[in-house]
Amino acid sequence: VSKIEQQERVTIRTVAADAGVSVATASKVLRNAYGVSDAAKERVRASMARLGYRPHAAARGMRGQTYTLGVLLPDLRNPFFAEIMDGVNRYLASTPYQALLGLGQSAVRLEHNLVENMLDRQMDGLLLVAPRLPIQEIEDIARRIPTVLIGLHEAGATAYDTVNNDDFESGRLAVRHFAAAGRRRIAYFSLAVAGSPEDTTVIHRENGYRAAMKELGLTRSIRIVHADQTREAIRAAAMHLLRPATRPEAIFCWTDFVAFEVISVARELGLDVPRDVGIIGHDNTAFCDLDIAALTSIDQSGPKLGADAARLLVERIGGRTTSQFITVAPRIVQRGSSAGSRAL
Amino acid sequence: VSKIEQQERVTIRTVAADAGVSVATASKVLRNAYGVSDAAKERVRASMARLGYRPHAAARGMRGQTYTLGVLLPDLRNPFFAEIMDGVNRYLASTPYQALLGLGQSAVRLEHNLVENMLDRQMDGLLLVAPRLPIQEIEDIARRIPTVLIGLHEAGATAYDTVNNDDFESGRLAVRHFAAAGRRRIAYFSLAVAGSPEDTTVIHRENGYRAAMKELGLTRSIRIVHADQTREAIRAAAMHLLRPATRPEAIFCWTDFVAFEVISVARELGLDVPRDVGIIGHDNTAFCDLDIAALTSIDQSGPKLGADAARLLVERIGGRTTSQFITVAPRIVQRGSSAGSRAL
DNA sequence: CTGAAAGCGCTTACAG
DNA sequence: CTGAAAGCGCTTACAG
Repeated sequence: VSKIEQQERVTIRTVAADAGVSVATASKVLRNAYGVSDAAKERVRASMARLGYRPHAAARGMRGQTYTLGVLLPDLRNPFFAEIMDGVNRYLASTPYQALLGLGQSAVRLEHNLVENMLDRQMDGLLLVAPRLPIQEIEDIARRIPTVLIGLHEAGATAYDTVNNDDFESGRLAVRHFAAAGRRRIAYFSLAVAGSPEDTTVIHRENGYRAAMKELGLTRSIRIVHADQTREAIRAAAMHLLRPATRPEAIFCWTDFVAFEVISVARELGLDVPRDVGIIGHDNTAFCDLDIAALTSIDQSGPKLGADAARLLVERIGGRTTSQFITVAPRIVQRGSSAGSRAL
Repeated sequence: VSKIEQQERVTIRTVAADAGVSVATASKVLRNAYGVSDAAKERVRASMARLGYRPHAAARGMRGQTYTLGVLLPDLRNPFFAEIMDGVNRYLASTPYQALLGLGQSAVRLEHNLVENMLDRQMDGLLLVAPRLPIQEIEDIARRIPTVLIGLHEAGATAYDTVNNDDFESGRLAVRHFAAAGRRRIAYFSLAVAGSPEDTTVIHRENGYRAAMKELGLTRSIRIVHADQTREAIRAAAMHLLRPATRPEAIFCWTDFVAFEVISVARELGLDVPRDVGIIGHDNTAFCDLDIAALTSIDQSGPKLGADAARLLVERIGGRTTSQFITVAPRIVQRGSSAGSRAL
């Protein structure tokens, strides 16, 4: 049996032997568990460092934790997710946890499979970002594994935590911003939601929009259009919305990408933005800042959402069982697309 | 010991008992290993389905594979990565493998940690997308685990596979496109690379640019600017590049995001794009298509790159040891930013 | 083709 | 505080 010096793996057994303690003690040091003398602790730590010991995650997963958190993202196309992940990773950097992402490809079936896969891999917790999954399934998941949601407002949830932008407030911010500039016929460009949960961000923004319009006595001017997330659908809806006879003075788009398309269509129709129609987007993604876009947008501080969510998840894994719901205030970032008043 | 019906986990033992075979046989069926009678195979499969058996990934990882592939992405900001992941996930859908992403946050140290974490988690293979890691470290990694690179051209690699857009050709495409329209003073807007590998996509595009300029007798007009990936740096470099006295007739930008900034700066300076200066980007990301951007860009078919890379990785895990290098041809997608000839 | 048994590297009661 | 031993759910030789 020729076995070339195959550089024996350093296991907890190697470490224990090196430090002159039992495997059980070495394990306790590894997990920061109580019941180890300072002297032993120190020797074990020294051995781990000297030997370059790295715990075998699969073995830990057999009995204890994997220190892996699964993050489910519907896709990679929304630049806002990058902001969220910045916050998640920044928070986790000071913990023993590692975030690993799975992509649901925006399909319920794939999201479902992905969650099952993450459960199979004994992840310690799940962070679901804007999940397409029905609320019932999310509750089933949350009963099996610590779960935190971003981008889905709670419906009296008890099994999981949620972290959200105050989307209701986002809707009001947009309306008030336009109204303050003298615009009254303000439309909301929404997403076509087919069988999705009632508590999505899109719906909350719509509710805030409605409420603000009502408060300002503009109930009669409420106008909402829905379009699928495809370019064609968005353009078609924009064309229709911008017809001369019924053209609104301002449009609040539920997300930046839609706003960019609406601006494009408006220009094609020979309209001037913001003079003829003001536009506001949502998420304040990087492109808003480009002069060719100059899109006023509502910022929902993704890094804070991500960091809060990661913190809640770690807390839940640590034993907390009562649900927490965090809401972060949005703020409007004004740029050219909504500048000036209608009365100009 | 009160133990409420805690819904016993279905393990391979449960399955074996249910199917009336040994655990070893059940394991073979699970892995599609040879040496099982059709009858036994069928009974085991039926039991698995009936019991809703899901293999415990951590346990599999102890002895065999985890069927998890680690994908390292520098960040989530580049929309091109979404294209790559589409291809990866589409290919893997018909395999037992699951891709899980880690984000390197564009920092070498974090990328290094991430790779170690993935190794700790017994991933079966690694897909490194545009890694910041020094080539030496990549080779070390590749000796420990099957590895495929996207976005880093091989330097006589033997330990890993690579999949790349033909970036040299991209540079030539851009130059020829402009030259065909009568533009001669064509600049290349590049990325400031500090201590990075020589074989990055950015450099290959530069080499193609140089070669094409030379071929067309435009050696004297070669002009290359470098800027960090920050907005400020890009804008400053663009301002400098577009000064009246030495303004080029056309600019090939190494990536779309840079091109958008350059267009913005050009407009601010009162220049007309494409009349005064033509602009081409790279990656053909979604925003290029918007009328407000209308950016000519070079498409590097991300889904194909991703699918090829996933296939190579699965092959390598399957036992292939010779390296393969795949190059995919780019194509130019013309839009407003480069339309018309200089002579107009 | 089939199965009993060892073992992967940890964690967890449990006894000392 | 410390350690011997069982066991997590698989895979892998090995013998039959």
